[in-house]
Amino acid sequence: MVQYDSSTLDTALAALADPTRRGVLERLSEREATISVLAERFDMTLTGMKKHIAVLEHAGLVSTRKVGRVRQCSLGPHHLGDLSAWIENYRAKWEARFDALDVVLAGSPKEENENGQG
Amino acid sequence: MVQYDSSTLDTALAALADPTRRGVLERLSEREATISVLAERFDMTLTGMKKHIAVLEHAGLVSTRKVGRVRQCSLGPHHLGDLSAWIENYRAKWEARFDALDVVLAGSPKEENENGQG
DNA sequence: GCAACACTGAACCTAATGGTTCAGTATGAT
DNA sequence: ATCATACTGAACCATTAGGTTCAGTGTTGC
Repeated sequence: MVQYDSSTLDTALAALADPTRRGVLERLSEREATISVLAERFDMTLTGMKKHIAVLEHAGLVSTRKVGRVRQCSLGPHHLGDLSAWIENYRAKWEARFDALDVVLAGSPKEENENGQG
Repeated sequence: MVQYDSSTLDTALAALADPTRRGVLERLSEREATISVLAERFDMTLTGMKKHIAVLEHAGLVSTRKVGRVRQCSLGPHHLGDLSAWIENYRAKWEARFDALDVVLAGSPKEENENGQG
């Protein structure tokens, strides 16, 4: 049984939920870049971009290293494996659920109630 | 070339970034439930849970129907296919990137600069 | 009809996000 | 040494997110 770390998923998904950050990842998948380059590319201040990079780095999606006065950013150690596995797991359940609709529509709808209130 | 709708990814990822909402999906993957049941399960008010459901529904991850005075919630029409595809695409790039490290470390590091700022 | 139930909506609160500016600090080039 | 570059950090700001309470609205059951 696969164990998904909730906080890892949290940080990864939250990091990916922002289009700018997805753009940065896309950009970095081509080649590494400095904060300045990314900031200019996405039309924001260095400080703003640095925050995005911090989020991505915290999520393990980007790794950085200081080279002289620039900071080189590249894709990080997180291979998205956990996330991918989690999503796939859900996809399977989803499809099973929808397949089950046929059965339900054909047979007896098994009503269940677990609500013990009132 | 696959085209990913940015706003669709935004809403899906943002919806999934919250642990409570992932919990709700997990719960719904077993069987459908009302707002009350989910609210009690996740220890929050009806109103609070309804907001989460609204987010999930907006993202297409949950669908609901009013039955008498209760609202039944179940897994929605969104099969996570787009998201899954997007993640997988990245995973591939990630791994290619890391494989490429071997080449880079063995050969000539191709330095590129696209920053035109002066 | 009337009470209890399940949800809904508006208003509000707090904390986090995404962005800024401004003032450093460290590095590279002259 | 000095100046420009590239980043860093603190402080600030507006918006959104996650949650609440409170006051309805529509259903169910007696």
